[in-house]
Amino acid sequence: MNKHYNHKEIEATIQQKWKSQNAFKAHDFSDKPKYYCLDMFPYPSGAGLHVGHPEGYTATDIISRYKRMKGFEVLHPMGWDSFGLPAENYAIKVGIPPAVSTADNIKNFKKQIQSLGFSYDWDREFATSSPEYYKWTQWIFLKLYERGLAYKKKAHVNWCEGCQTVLANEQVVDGKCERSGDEVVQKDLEQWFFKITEYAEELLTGLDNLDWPEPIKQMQRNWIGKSEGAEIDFAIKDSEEKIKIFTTRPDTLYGATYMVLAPEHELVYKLKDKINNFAEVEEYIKSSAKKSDLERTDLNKDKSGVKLDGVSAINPASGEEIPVYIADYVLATYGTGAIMAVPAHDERDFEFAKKYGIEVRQVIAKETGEKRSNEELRNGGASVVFDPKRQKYAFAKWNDDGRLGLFGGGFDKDENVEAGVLRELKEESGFVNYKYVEQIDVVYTHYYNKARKVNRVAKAYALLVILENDETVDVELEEHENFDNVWLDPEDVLDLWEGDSDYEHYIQFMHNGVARAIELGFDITNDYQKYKPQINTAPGILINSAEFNDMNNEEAKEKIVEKVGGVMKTQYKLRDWLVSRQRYWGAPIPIFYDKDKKENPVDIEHLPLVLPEDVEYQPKGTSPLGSSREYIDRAEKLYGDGARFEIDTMDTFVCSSWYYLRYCDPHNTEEIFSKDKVKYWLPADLYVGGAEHAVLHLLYVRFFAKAFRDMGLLDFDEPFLKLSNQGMILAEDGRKMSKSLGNVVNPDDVIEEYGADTLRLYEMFMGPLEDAKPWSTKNIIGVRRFLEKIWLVTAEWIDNDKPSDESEELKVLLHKTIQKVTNDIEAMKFNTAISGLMVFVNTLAKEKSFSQDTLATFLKLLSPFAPHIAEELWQRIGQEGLVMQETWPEYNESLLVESTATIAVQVNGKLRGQVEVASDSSEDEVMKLAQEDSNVAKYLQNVEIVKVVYIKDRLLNIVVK
RNA sequence: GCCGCGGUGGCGGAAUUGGUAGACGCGCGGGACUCAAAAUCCCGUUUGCUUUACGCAAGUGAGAGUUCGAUUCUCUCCCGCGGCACCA
Repeated sequence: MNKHYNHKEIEATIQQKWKSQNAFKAHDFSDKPKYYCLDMFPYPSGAGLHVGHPEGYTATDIISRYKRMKGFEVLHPMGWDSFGLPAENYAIKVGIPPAVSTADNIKNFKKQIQSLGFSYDWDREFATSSPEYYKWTQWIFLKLYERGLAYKKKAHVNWCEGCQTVLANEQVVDGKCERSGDEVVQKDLEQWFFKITEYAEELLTGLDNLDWPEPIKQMQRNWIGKSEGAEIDFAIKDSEEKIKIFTTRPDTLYGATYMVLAPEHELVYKLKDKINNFAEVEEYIKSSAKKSDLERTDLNKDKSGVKLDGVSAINPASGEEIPVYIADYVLATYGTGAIMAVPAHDERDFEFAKKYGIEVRQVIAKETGEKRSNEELRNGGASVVFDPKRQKYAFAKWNDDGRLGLFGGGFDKDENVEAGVLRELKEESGFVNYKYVEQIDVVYTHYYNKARKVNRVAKAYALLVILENDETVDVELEEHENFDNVWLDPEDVLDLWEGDSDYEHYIQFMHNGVARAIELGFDITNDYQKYKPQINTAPGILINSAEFNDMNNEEAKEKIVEKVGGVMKTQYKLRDWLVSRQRYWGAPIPIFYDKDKKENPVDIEHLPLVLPEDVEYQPKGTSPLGSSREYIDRAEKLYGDGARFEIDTMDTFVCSSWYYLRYCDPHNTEEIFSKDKVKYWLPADLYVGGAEHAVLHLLYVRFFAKAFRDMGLLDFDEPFLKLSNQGMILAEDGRKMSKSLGNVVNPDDVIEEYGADTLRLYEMFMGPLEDAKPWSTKNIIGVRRFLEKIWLVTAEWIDNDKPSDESEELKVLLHKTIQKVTNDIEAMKFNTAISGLMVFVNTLAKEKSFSQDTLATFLKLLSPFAPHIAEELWQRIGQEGLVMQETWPEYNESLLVESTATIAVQVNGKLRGQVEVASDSSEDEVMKLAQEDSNVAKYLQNVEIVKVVYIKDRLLNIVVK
């Protein structure tokens, strides 16, 4: 046999052989268990295949071939996501119609994909841009329309100037168009939407049971963005109108000191007559409308807003009047487009309130320590005392142990906060001349009082006090003797307190006290930037909240909502899917407008509503379909004079949201698919593709499945049980491969030089499927050598008249290899499976003599990875039929049981020697042998053995002293 | 800022119910074959130390902790990547 491995010849003949035997056909309703193994179908671009494509395709091909050999009926299809902008842009540039260039591209893609020897059932191939397919995409649109899940509305939408079309929220990345990178601006347009929000909850909960990568599930959860809260109405003073707000923190209602409407909020115009500064307000609305989403959501920018002069709202809990603002930090599209602002407990509101001088009122007190049983409540407080002369703060220093504290203590009965704190300050410090400024904080602390042996909860108030001079009087309390007054910079003290839970609330008091003192202009010399007022967004206990005081905030939520007549409500960030596109190369929306401009569904018998061809491709802000005379004539012919078809087309993601179903029944002209066939094949067992579709395709496709289920088309609602993401293949320089960087590797070149089997093997050997990995042309040689070695070993074996003597070790290794390759394929750890195959071949090459059976078994294991060479050698060694149709080998458990074990011997956890023993040896036997080992013995001299740890057949650790 | 993933030789990467770190491959060094080269084969290849051993020490981003024993578990921190980003 020729010792030269000629991949070109082999791969061509083997591919021909598979084709002539129709070896990859998937049989509907087979008796075998089914396995549906799906790739994300590609957009057939003019650039052709990229080395990233075959990575996922090879993975699914390995699984498909493996599952066939395991006795499954495998559906492994491929098709084309062929609507889309590049073909249209190409038409604009060179005038070739998208239908023509797309057909060429598909031809090229198919040839490239086929050259890799993937086991697709090509009889099921289709393209989404063919009328036979998009007929059913249009049919789905009509079904959704029937159920109210497709609707048209005027909305504030994303508009890409470069693409001259609207975009879905999912297609806007960092305020830019996901495709072209152009800035996305907001426009008010009438557009078609799919009501994905109807399924928000199901889309969220359905994730829990899916075997999908956790990051993808997390991204979908975030995108859906569920939050639970309440809707509450605020009356407007001297008006019939109300402001409805959504909040997740109804417990902070008593702290709402102003309200904000989104600039787009309809109430602004309704209240026009009451607003004294309407001109200013209107200008603000206009300026924020001009901003892109990117500008509006830039977190670094200052918050801005305008007060609606003359309008005030009534806080429904306290009854007090509060001002109303418009500000673009409130989004029109979330919740009700209006909020109650609670600056004390919300960072954004706080920032805004500071800028516009609005009251910050604390209503939640932080809670420290764990709540205990039978607590007695103690009211007390402490003072943050600033001495402007010294530019320092006053602290109490204990004489006995030098510890520092704030002046303060418990209040006497019937004493109010101010009186209590100031009395304590006076008693402890002796200061007589000071000025109380304001209350800065309240904290609840749970603790055990050792002296009295009771559980207590202390409600501690912090007061900011300014020292006028440091004159003191002697106070007769014995406590006084224990203190000195000291003046320090706060950081000296805070460092001491840091991490000590007893001082946690003092730290907070100091922060807030210092920050407030700076605000009031007392500090001038020191840089106290780090003393940011601490906005408490954490749970806690209500204060300043009338009858709800001292209540836990969670408990207070519902009670306060009830008191003010609000309703508990769940909100989602997810918004309806905007599907209109003002472009040509997509499925036409099957709607027409009659002469009165009333919308009507196109009758199903007129589907497919095919794309007109007499169009001007150049986009002018409206769909190119509008330029077709033929399209108008067609509408009038069907629906009378003045009738016009909708001229927008559908987002291509609509087409890809159901394609996986069509593979079950791709040529059906009567129905979208046969329910029985879908029932046989679905849900898909494995879906492989890139992670970039996490919140686009992978969310839409789940939505469609749920809607289809409700239409009675499906009896499941999660289309893909298991999802795997292939990682990106980077260029050799570690950057993304891109045409502009000139670092793109063309798979055709690799196949030409090394062969399809080498490319497949290399892409799988690079590393874990999910990881991003840099391409290395150098490393390809490794897997190529592996294939050459297989070829050579087989050739020599044949030329030596097939010597069949075989060592016991080789037999054992074969079965270990079967086990490893089987487990690794199941776990999709292809890189280590291949390394297992390499180890085996290295041994074969050394042994030179082995049975035909062993070699045949090895070729079976190899065949999913490198199917061409495996098939070729299968014939050459004289086996019947196709190796891909063989049964997957089983390993013999009894051969895997080792008769001896190598035990690592450690002394104090450090490896000192190894001993060979029979498997299952007892600790005593191993210990005896270990002590005989000279190196181990060295470490056992003059020491006492305190402990021995023995792990059977693995390790012995002798612990000595 | 928040969420998620990751950090192991010169390089890609192995190793998890905690048990001999560096499988497999690339590269590199040495040798064989050859007139020579390529290809191939053999030996070696974490670092350092001692003068070469069945040796010692250090070592999986940094630091601490739990343990007889930590790449694996816990905490703190640093770095990289991906996603989200005023969602009330």
